Amino acid sequence: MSEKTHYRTRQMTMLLSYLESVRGHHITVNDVKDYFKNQGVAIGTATIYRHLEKMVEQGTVLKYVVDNTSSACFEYVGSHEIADQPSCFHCKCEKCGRLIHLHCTEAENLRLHLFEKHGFKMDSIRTVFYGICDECGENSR
Amino acid sequence: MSEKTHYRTRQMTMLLSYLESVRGHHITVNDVKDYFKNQGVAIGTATIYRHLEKMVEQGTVLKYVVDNTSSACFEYVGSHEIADQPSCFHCKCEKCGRLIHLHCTEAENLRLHLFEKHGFKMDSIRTVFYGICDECGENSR
DNA sequence: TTGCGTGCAAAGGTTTTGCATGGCA
DNA sequence: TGCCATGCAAAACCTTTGCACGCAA
Repeated sequence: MSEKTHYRTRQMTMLLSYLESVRGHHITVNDVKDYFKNQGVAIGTATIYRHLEKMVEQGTVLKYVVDNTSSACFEYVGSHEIADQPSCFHCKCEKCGRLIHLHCTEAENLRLHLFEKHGFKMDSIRTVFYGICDECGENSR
Repeated sequence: MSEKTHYRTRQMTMLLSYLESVRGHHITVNDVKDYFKNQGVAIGTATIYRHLEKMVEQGTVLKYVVDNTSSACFEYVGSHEIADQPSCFHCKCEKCGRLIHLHCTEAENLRLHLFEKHGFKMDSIRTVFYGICDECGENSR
């Protein structure tokens, strides 16, 4: 609750700067390392994990784990509240892995329904609709 | 497509029997090992992974990966087709972890909308709505 | 007899942990 | 100066792979 970052270190500053620049996109720990390498600054793997994990707890970063052998994906979204979030939803194609952002009233209706009838507060930022996208569906016919 | 299981081995028979008995529930590779141990039969980890992975490809088993350090969850659902599946959806509480099954027309509407307007075939069996459930929402007030 | 299924062990990869050092306030 | 942040290396963990042996057909 009253957790606070104590020191504004160079690593943390750069990490935040990088995250801002890729807001809404999916990145891995290696992407962060590459960014630091390109900037000519060293950073330890553990440091990245420690920061990202803390931000995941705070809700400013989302974590997607697709499978246990490849690296997890992180997405910087900034601060958000479940009760007051934009009606933005994600569809993920199970074939090509494409992540589609969309705003649609049907999804928003579902969210309202779940809350009013089932008392369930759907977190639209963390919810992903899985399926087969347009292109992959076409190709398999 | 024309894949077929060649030998009906003791391990495969027992695995299928176990999966039937826990249909709709989430299990890990360790749960399978424990089952075999209790039955007094040895089974290698690799064998379990190999079978489950094959079933995931065939669509009779679903795989949920929550995080990279803990074991993946599997769920036996039997055969299913994306194009022709029951309108059953899952809500998962991010606090207590409870998984809620539900049939609702709003979700079904969303699925139809995604297909008609976006060409996206939503796989309702693999899609999970994340959020905060009734009870956990009450308690936090 | 044939060849797939199995089990063991090792490898491969990601993430976490421990500890000494460095740097911010 | 005090104490948190960092980085390195090792540990921990899950999952996959290679290979020889066993077993179903």
